[in-house]
Amino acid sequence: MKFAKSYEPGDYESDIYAAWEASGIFSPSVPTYPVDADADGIDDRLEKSCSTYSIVMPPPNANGNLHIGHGLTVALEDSLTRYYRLRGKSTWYIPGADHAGFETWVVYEKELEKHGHTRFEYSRDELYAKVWDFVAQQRGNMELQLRALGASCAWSDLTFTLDENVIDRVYTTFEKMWNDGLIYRGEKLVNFCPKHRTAFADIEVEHKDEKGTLWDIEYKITENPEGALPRSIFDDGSNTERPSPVTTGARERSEKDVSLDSLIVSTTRPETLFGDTAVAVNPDDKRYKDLIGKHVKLPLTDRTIPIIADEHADPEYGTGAVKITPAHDYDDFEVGERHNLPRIQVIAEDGTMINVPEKYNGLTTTECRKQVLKDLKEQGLLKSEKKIEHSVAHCYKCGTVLEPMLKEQWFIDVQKLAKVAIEHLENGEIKFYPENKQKVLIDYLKNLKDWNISRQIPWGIAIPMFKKITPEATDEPDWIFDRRTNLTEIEKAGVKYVRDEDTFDTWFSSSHWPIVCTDWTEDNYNPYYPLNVMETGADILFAWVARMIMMGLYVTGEVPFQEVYLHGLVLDAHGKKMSKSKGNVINPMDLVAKYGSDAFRLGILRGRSAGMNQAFNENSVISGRNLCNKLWNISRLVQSIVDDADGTKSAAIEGHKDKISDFAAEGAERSDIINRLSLREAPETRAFCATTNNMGEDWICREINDCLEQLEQDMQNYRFAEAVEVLYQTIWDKYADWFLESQKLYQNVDLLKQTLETLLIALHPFAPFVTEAIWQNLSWTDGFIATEKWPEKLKFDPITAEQFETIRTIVVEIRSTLQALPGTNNDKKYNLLYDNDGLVNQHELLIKQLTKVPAINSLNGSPRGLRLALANHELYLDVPEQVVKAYKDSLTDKILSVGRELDALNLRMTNPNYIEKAPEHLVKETKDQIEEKQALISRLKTQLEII
RNA sequence: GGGCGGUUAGCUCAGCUGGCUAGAGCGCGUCUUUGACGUAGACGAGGUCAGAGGUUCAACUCCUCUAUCGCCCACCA
Repeated sequence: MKFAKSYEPGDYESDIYAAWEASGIFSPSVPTYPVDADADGIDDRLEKSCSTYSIVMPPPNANGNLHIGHGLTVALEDSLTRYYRLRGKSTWYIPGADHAGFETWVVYEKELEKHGHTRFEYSRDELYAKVWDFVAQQRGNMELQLRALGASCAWSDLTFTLDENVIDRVYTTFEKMWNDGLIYRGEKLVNFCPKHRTAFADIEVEHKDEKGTLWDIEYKITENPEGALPRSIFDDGSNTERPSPVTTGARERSEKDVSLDSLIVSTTRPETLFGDTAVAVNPDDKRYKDLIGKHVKLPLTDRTIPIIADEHADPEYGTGAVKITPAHDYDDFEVGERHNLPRIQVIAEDGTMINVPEKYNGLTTTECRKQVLKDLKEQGLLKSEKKIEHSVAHCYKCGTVLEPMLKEQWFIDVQKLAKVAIEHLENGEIKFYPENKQKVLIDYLKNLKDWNISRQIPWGIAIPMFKKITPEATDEPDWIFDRRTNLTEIEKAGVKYVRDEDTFDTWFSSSHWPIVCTDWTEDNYNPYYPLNVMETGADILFAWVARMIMMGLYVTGEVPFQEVYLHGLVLDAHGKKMSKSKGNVINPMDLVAKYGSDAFRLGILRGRSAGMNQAFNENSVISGRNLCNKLWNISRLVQSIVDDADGTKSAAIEGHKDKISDFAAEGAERSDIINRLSLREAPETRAFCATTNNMGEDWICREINDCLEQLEQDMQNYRFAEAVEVLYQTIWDKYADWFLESQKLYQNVDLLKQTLETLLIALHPFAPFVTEAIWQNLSWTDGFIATEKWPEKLKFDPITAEQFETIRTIVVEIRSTLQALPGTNNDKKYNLLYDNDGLVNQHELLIKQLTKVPAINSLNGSPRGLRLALANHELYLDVPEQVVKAYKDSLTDKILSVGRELDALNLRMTNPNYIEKAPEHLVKETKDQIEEKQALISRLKTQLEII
C-alpha cells in the first residue's frame, strides 16, 4: 500500500519541495533576447509575451524571519504563479532579499553598542564591510521559510538589493537624472532622527498626536518713535494674564489705534527662539499694520529681529504673531525663503544646542527648554501657557522625536516624474485591486514634494557623487557624478574630489525592483517586463508602488506592471494589530509545523479581500487542514477502487460473471439480480454494475465544470477567498458527500480518476504539497502535478445531471423527515413507498444507499404513512399511524411557514407596478413559485387530514 | 482639517453590475462505528444585514444623514 493511512504533512512537504526545486520547473522557459533577434528587421515580441507570466516578490529582509504578512504574500503570489503555470504560461516568480538599509542598520548598531562600540569609531567602508559580514552570517532563514511555504520561485534568479546589477542600474538612473536636471543638492529642512543620526523622507515619518504646551512669550519692540510708555497689546494696566485673543474684547482692543511696545508670540518650542530671525504678522492684520518693518529684541539674547508681513501668520491663531525659525521649522523655512531671512541652526545633529549663548550651549533640547522657560519667567517675559494637542513627528523605528534639521542633501525634483506617472495612471494603464487605490495614488502623486534620497547610514548603496576639493579649479562644477564609490577620493583632470559619505534611501533603489529583477535592459527584448502583477502590502502603496511606477516610466518608458494587488494587514483574532509588545504575534512557521503548509495557505486566504485589514483566526487554518485530510482520504478511496478494478480481483469477478449470467438466464430483473448478489459483499458485484451510469456521474461533471468556471473568474479578479471557497465546497460537499457516496454503489472507474485529477489540479495552486503528494501516490499518474495541464471541461448529459439533483432533494427530505420523527435510529426502519414514479423506481438502489431505508416499494392501494412534501413526487414513508401523529406538529409548522412565503409572493403579484416594470422572467418565476407553494400547501394539508 | 474603509449568525468573514427562502468556516445541539476520512457523516438551532430617511415595482446591495470602530494624508505656530 503506497498511501499512508493518515494525512501527515510534516512527512512529505520538504521532500516534495526539494524534488520540485531539483527538477528546475520553477524557472521560466521563454528566454529574453535582443530586440529583432533574427535581425530580419521585424519586431517579433508579441507572440512571445503572450505566453509569459511574471511576478516579483517584495523582498523580505535578508537576515530576518518571515512574519505572518509574508505568509499571506507568499500564499497570494504563489497561488497566482502556480495557477498560471498550470494554465500553460512560462511563469517567472522572482525571489528577492532586502538589505533593509535602515532596519538592519538599527539592529547592527545595537549589536555594536552591546560590545561597547559606537559607529563613530569606524569609517563608512569599515562599517559597510562589518554589516555585510553580519548579514551574511544571519542570512538564509527566510529563504528556507519561503520554501516551507511552498513558494515556487526561481531561486537561481534571486535578487539581493545590493547585487552588482542593482547598484549598476541605480547608478545609471541616477546619472541620467543628474544629467536631466532632476537631481539637485539643496540645503533644506529634513526629518532628522538625533538618535540614529540620519535623515528620513517625509513618507517615513510617523506623526502622533500628543499633548503639548503652547507658551506665550513677549518680544519687546526696540524702536519706539513716539516714546510712549511701554505697553503690550494685551497689557491694559492690570498686568495679569492676557485675555484670550479670540474674544471680542481682544478684537475691539486690537482695532484701536494704539501703539504697542511688544509683541506676544506663541510657540510650542521655546528653546528654538535662539534661531529666530523674524517675527511674522499677517499683512491684513490691522492690529499690527504699523509694526511691520520695525524690530523686536529677541529675549535672552542681544539680537534684534525684524517684524515682517507674511500670509503664514494666521490672525485667528494665538496672538496672530508668530516667531520665525527658518532652520528648525518647515513653515518658517518657507517664510524665510520668501523674505530672504538668515537661517541659524541652533540644534546640532546630536540633539544638543549650538550657536546659542554660552549658558545654553551643549544642553539637550529638553534641558534647554526648561532653562529658557525659567529665565523668561524671571524676566517676566513668559506671559502664559496652555495645554494643547498637536501632532509630533517621530522616528518610525525608535520613536524619538524627529528634529527638522537644516542639511545639504540630494533631492529629486519629483513632480516631473509624478506628472508622467499620473498621466499613465489616469489612462488606466494599471489596474488596481482594490480599485479605489488608483485614485488615492493619483492624489498622493499630485501633492508629492521633492524627495530627499540622502541617508546618513553606512549600510546602503553609496551615492555616486564627489565634491570638488581643489578650490582653485573655479571652472569645474562643485559636484561630479562618478561610479567609483569604492574610492573615498578621486582625481579628474587634475582636480580632486571627495566622495559624498551618504547612502541612498532604500526606496530609491527599491523603486527599480521590477526592472532589476527581470534583468530589463535598454537593448534586450524582455517578455517578462512589464510584470503581469505587483502584489504587495497596501501600507506601502505610496512608499514603494508609487515610486516603482515613476521609476519604471522614467527608465523604461513603460509602466512596470499591468495590475496591482494590495493586501491588507493581518490582524490578530480580535482585529488588533500584531505587535511584539502586545504579545499577540503569530509566527507562520509555528502554524506550518502544526497543521502543514497547505493548511496555512488555505487558512490565511480564507475570508480575505484586497486592501482590507482583516483578523486572522487559527480556526481557518484548522479548516484548511481538514480539507487536506479530506482530500487525502478521498484519494485513498478512489485509489482503492482503482486497485480493485485493476484486476487484483479479476479472478473473483470471473467467478461471479457466471452467476450473473445464470440469474439473467432465469429472467430475473436487474434489481433482483443485485439484491440476490447482496451488494456491498464483494468488489466483483461492483464490476458488474459498472455499466450503470447515473450514480451522479453527469451531475458531478456539471458541478466540477461550474467550479472551474467560477475559479477561473475568481483568479482573474483576484478573489482568492472565493476561489478557495468554491473548491472547498465542490470537493467536500459535492464530490465526497454525494458523488463518492453514490459511487460506493457502482463505480465508473475512469470518471473517478478523471474527476479526482481535475480537482487535484484545480486545488494545487492553493494547496501545492498535499495535491503533489497525492499525485505521487496515485498509481496511474506520473510527472509533477505542478506542471500538469489545466483540466478541460468535462462532458455530461444535463438531463441526467438534473435527475440526480432531484434525487438529492428527495434524499435530503427523507433524511430530515426521519430525523424529525421520534425514536432512535434503530426504530426508524421505515420503507419508502412510491406511486407510479419512474425516477424513484429507476434509482431505487441509489436512494437506498443514500438514505438507508430498508426497502423501496411500489404503493399498492391507497396512500398510507407519511407523505413527503417538498420533492413534489408522490412518495410516502411507511410509518405507523401513531408515529405519524407525533409528527403532526412539525407538519403544522411547515404549513404555516410555507404559507408565509406564499403571502410574500402574492403580495408581490398584487402590485401592478411589479408586473409592469420587473423583467418578464422574474414575474414568471414568481407565478411559478406561487403555484408551487400552493400545491405544496395543499399536499401538506391533505397529509394533515389523513392523520 | 481632508480622505478612505468597516459595521451581516456566538466568533472571523463572503454576498461581484439592486431581483430565488441572506451564505461559509469555526463554535453550538441531536443522532450515527455505513468499503476513505471522528481532522468524519446525517440532521438542526441561530440573523428586525449599526440606526434614520430617500430613490425604486423591488435595497444587505444605490444616495443622504447619524452613530461607532479603524486606517491614511496634512505646515496649525
